[in-house]
Amino acid sequence: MRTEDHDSSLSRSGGDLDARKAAILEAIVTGYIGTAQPVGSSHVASATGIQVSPATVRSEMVALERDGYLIQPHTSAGRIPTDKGYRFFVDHLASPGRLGPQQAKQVSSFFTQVQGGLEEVLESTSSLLSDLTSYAAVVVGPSHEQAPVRSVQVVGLAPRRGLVVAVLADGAVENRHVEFPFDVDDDVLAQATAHLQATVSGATISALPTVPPINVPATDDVCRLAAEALTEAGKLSDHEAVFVGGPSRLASAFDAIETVRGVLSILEQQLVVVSLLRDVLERGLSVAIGSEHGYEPLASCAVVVAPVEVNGRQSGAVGILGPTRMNYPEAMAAAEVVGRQLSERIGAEQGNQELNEHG
Amino acid sequence: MRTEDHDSSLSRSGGDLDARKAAILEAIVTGYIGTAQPVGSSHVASATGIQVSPATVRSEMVALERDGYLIQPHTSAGRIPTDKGYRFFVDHLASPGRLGPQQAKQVSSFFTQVQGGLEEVLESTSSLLSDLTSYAAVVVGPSHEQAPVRSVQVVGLAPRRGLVVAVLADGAVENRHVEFPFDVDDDVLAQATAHLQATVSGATISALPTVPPINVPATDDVCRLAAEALTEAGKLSDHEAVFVGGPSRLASAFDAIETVRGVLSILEQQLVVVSLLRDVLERGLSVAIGSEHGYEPLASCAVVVAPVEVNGRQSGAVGILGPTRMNYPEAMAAAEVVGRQLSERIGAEQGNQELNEHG
DNA sequence: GTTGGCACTCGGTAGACTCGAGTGCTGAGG
DNA sequence: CCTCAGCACTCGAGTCTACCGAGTGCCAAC
Repeated sequence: MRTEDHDSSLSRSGGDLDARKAAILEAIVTGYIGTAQPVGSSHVASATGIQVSPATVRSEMVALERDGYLIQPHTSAGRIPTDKGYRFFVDHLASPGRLGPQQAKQVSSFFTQVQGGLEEVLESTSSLLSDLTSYAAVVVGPSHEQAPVRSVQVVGLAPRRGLVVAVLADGAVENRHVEFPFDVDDDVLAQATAHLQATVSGATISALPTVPPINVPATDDVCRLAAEALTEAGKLSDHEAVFVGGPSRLASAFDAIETVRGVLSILEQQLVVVSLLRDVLERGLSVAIGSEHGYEPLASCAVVVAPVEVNGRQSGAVGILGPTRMNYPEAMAAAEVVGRQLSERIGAEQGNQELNEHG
Repeated sequence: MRTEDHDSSLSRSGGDLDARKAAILEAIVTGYIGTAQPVGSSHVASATGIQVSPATVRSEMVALERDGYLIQPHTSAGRIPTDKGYRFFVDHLASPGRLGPQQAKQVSSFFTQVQGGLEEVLESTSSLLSDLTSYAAVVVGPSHEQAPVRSVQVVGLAPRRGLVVAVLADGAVENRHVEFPFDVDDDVLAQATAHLQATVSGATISALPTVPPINVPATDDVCRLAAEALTEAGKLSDHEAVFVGGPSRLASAFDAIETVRGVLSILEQQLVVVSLLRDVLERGLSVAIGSEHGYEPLASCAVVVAPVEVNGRQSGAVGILGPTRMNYPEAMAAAEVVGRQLSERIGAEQGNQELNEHG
């Protein structure tokens, strides 16, 4: 109680800690990350480089606790870091973090070997990231809102049923069923396809131009219906593809089964996951710890995020979701490397043709 | 020990139990499903319709235990059903099981409202099934191996890069990137598209005919590459689409966190899930309990499966995965209804055009 | 075959106790 | 003023004991 009364601003110098306090905090964070046990003063005294006695460490620890970097689970236990403590660690203490040689090899061999469409790549990337870190991983694919339409085709499936297929410049394929109010033969479909193709090519799927009639009733109807279907598909596709890898690893990360339950159920809501990552990135962060992101069920989780950028434009993200006591340097390194490699990979598929597109 | 020595065939009449034993077993199964607590003789005596004393129930219970329907977690606890006990319950005791009016309404309103492509429908169906039952749900989509190709198109994305898009008669769209060793212009693409279309239409994607050359070098090369890519895509697509709904619900179903972990990690392996459902269906079962399916990590799970059939041909499945002490009647009813509705839904999209296809 | 009576078993809970890790404080020494 | 050894203290975790009660198996009587 007594300690709570003091405002933490008393002994802070703008959020920075002196070297020894920082070293102590670092020892506590790394110790707690490693053992999941509260860290005591004697352990800190022996683990940190500074040669001081446990008693001195203790007096520093009360200061760190007063300033909100540490808490004691109960009197006479060691300290564990608060979210603020982790934050300081991530911002000022964590060494840049490199992948181990084995992990680096795993990443590079993955990206040289992976094949298949965009979806497959994203999906297996999420598994890769989860394998690398032993935490759950999230990969959000690029939104197709901005990609211009490259080709449109209306395929007949039944006399009164068709499928509109649009290929976007980023290689994505959108498709949607259409129901015709009358029988449509192949000639009409071909004509409609040609007309649509001419009109719509180059526009983005979220802002399609209206298709001018060519005064052939059947064809015009088909074109109208197909355009409507495409618009519809475009609306749906602004919800980006989300892939979650290794959620089962979260089961081992927490001991309270209710926590696991809550976190998993968040991960099932793809929209929430997307906006979580987006929020974090928009705030210019690469890590969000505990309460920093606004999702209460994830209060005991930390998220490490890295953007996926194609042609300098952000178009997706990779993320790692683990307990707040996660291995931040490793996770940040993994997210950064995988995010970059994935950017290159997607860029290789799209980048060049974008230049041609407008050339 | 003593009881183990007897072969259970001693007092069985072909696996059937007399009416009273059956009633007792039923009371124990339903009791255990409801409370997760071992069920004692007095509870059975009061819960079952038969008017007998707990002592009589007890003597019946030792017989049931000797025959392998029940076990005692420890001396002087109540009994809980074995897998065999659940099996008998499912086969002979469970009343057919109807959905509650509210659930039935939920299902029908879902199927009238759901829209979007096949994938979206399957995905949200898995959520529906999970919501209905409070267990995890699995939906396996139809394989496209048998669907004939309806349309093929080669779209250029970059001078040396293209996308082969094939529309199958069941409305599925397969696509794959192709890399050309030389620049390809639109005329070549159009010619290749036309030639491919003529050759490949009507064949199944898993057994494409070879494309005869037309003696235009560039076009032939493009055709060959595109056909290869399609074959590749066909190989990949025999792994059907799998959607898992509500895995987080499993966290509440078991108390051992290790069990949760194991089950979740099985659910992440889509291939395993598919073959699990397939195995169960192939053995003509709708329920697999505990050790009946061969997957040890799922030993404490039961699976309820219902087929998805289009035109009388099985083309997918829905499943419910819960603890062995799950509510079988409800789960079976839910799986059955959802499976049937999903069949109709998919059939409505495909059935008619199949007739036209070969007509 | 059924049943009430009865001794018995054993898991679960609660209390008492110990152990030890870790603390906060104090006073001496730099 | 900082450091640190010494020390009393706190409190969680583990162990042991006793006890309760649900539930059993057995048996003698109906």
